[in-house]
Amino acid sequence: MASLSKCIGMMDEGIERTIRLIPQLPAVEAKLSRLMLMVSGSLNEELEFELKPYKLNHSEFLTLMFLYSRPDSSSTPGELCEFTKQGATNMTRIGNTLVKRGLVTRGGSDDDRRRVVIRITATGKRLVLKIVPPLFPRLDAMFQGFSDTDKKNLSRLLRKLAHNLDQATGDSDTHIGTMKATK
Amino acid sequence: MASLSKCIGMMDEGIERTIRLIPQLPAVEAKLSRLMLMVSGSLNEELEFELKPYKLNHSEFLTLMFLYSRPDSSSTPGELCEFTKQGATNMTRIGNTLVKRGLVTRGGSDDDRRRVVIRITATGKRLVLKIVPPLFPRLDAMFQGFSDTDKKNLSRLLRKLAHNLDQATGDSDTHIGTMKATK
DNA sequence: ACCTTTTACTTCACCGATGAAATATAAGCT
DNA sequence: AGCTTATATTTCATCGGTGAAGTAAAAGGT
Repeated sequence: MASLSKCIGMMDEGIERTIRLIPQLPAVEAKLSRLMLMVSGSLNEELEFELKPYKLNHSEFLTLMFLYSRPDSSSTPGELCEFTKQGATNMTRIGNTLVKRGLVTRGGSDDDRRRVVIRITATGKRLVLKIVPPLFPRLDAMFQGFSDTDKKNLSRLLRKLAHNLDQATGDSDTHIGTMKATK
Repeated sequence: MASLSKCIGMMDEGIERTIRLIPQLPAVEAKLSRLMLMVSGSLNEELEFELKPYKLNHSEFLTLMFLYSRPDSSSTPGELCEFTKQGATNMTRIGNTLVKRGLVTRGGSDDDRRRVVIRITATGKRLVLKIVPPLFPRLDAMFQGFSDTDKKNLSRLLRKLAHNLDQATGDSDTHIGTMKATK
């Protein structure tokens, strides 16, 4: 199994070779976006692996974490979709799964009968408290060797990139539908 | 539809609130990894959108690009899996789809009959040359406002993160199976 | 030379996600 | 008050991905 660094090396070579065939290719930007996708793919992989013993996937975990962090421990499918970049269809499915396990409850909304209120249960909160602390050492290890300045820079650059991604999406919101993110 | 920046704001707030409940949470690192996942989710989304008119998904496109960049325009499913972090099962399916469209051919290997050689066709190359140039303006726009130093720093930090991710994976390769990445 | 182990890829059944359509409800307009 | 449009969520059929098992071939050991 190739390491991520090896894959990145292959990507670098591939883009160098592609420039000879397509000279206008913005190589630096192409490499950066590929890097982003590759690194976050591995991050996602790690997280899915850590969650496996609890029989949760990334989307389910993210949903639980979002509910856990809310002042009243609840949200709606619509809001959850906005935050997690999931489609409504999938949020229904995720909700069903979490309800079935007793990790959340699904109820009506007093002020809008179209809305569903999803609330994390005591069981769900206990699961969160069980899952999260063991993730800390890996999280620390991921950023081993990063100075505070490095972390600040990474944060600034990623937020700037996010801003630019919003810009384009805003410009041409003809393709805004249910935009999805890899979790 | 919430903007990425709004989602990031919600994530920031969520992590700030979660710290009150779990004080040991490494907030900076948690935010950084969340940011990585969120930004690359949007990147992926953009790319999938750009590819849709050509009836290709990200994995298919990546496979074509890899083959296009090779000196002899070919590879094997095994090597493609290593580079794209796909499973062998899925690479068979991707290969089938691309063969069916006449974008690649599938043949035997002279030196190892277990191996399959996948080669991009002239049709496939034409498709690549049709798809790629229109991606450049968006690629440039994504990094609008990034200085050369910014780009170098982002590259350095992402590669360092990749190195750290390899470290942990190497340490405990008990979970190395077919590790997959979000494309 | 033969047997065992490993490797490369494919098939099968299933999982997590999607877009389109349907249903119920609220908002807006006249 | 009634009709139209928009919103929130669910259902349905399908897509892209997975792990386990199977098949064929190569490598390694004796």
